[in-house]
Amino acid sequence: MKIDPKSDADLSAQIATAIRDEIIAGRLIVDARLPSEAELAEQFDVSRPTVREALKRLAAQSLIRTQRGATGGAFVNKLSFTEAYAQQITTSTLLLSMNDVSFETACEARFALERSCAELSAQRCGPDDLAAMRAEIHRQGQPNLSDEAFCASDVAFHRALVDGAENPVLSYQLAGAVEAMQPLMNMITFSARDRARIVALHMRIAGAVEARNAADISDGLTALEAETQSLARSLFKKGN
Amino acid sequence: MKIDPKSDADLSAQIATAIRDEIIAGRLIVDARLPSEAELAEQFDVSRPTVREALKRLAAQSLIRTQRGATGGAFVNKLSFTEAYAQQITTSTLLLSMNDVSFETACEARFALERSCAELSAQRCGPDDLAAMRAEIHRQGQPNLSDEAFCASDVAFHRALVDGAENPVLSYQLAGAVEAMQPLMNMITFSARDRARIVALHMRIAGAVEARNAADISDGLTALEAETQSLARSLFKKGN
DNA sequence: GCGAAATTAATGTCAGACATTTAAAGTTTC
DNA sequence: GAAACTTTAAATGTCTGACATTAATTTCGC
Repeated sequence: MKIDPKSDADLSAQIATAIRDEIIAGRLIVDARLPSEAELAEQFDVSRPTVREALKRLAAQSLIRTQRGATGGAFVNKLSFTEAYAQQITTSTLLLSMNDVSFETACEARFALERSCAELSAQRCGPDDLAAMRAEIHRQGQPNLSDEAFCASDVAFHRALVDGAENPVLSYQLAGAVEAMQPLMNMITFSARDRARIVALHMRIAGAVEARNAADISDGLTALEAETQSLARSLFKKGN
Repeated sequence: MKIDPKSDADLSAQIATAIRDEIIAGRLIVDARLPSEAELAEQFDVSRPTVREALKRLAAQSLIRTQRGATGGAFVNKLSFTEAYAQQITTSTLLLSMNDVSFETACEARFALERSCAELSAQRCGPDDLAAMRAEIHRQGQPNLSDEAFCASDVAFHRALVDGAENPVLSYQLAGAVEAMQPLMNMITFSARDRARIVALHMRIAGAVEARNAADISDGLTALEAETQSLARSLFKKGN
């Protein structure tokens, strides 16, 4: 594990990259302990603060975790779906907000992606995910539900639909895409009339899942996309 | 911008979170300059090394960039699709390798996701993306192409297909999913016979794009998925 | 007025110290 | 001998202060 003395990048960045490469290449496996900060400092011939900056970079990406105390140190972290998912949401959210992505483009991508679970969810969706969908639909029908709670329930509904595909990789990718849209969706406030139409579409989708009809799930999502887009258009036209 | 004195997390982590929240909330906008390290140290009542660790955490996520010199400092970075995409690939790749995700599961998710661009690519794919697909197909037919180059060309082919949807958000999500699979795909070495079948399917997909036939694109991808899965199965059975 | 040199303000790096945490080894007590 | 307590050691977390390096700005000389 060496760094290039000719590079003019920060030492801490170079060290972080060197360690990251070891992890990606599998030469440092999950739960392996890195040398102590003092040892790393000696190995790379830098000071301890510099090593620490490098380790913090890796910690920010959940590649390592640190533990204090006698048997402590930095350990290669087993990246969980939950952590990866949280990171992806942060990144995607910022990406959308910083690049002036139009609601239309983001919405199109979101539903296109979500439709990709239709086939598998129709085949595999179990009673628990279906029950979760029904529960969220019921919640969405409550008249005194706040806009924030309605949006959160909406996310939970789609999450259950996606999880019905019983493929964790797909869930990870789709849940990230759906949730990254949430801040944009929150800009829309729903009238009672809008909510009723959305809930109706949710019921249609849940019904299609129960009937194990992939095409109907897909069509339901397409209808929901059209509804969302037209809602957004009417709001933006009003100069909101 | 304050931190909770009761929290027992690392100071640098708390500070990083505080600044990240400011960015996400839009109170620190793109290209805004953060206070200098010395000023931040004073504001948060910590030392400069601690502030630096926090800043490195943010830099690791491409949330800030730093510049040396008189007018230097840390600036809120405009997260580009390219950066977000690189990060997503690293995360997804590690996620797959660390969680014993089976080839079957990952492959299923990858193709399910990719099919989500079929409709849009059929509608919008321009001559440049189509030409890119044709060029990769031609390259894949060269008999003296190395396995690595064949895989890279395969990725480029799918990348062009996805870009044909003309939706940057979709490209970002899908390209990440496709490329994260690459290390797993690289475990498979292709015989000449395998290559010929894959190239034939690529031609079929390219033809469907040119004919603007979304269903055919989708079917072509499904056939490619079946081919890939059976190839993987036969390899793993041989005890590889 | 223009070019070169000095200034300055920032990040990058280092050295050494102390604080805190945690597990394990050692010691005492019953 | 076992349980409870104490000590020790090794690690990360944090601080202080210094110096190095970079790059824009200002000043000075001509």
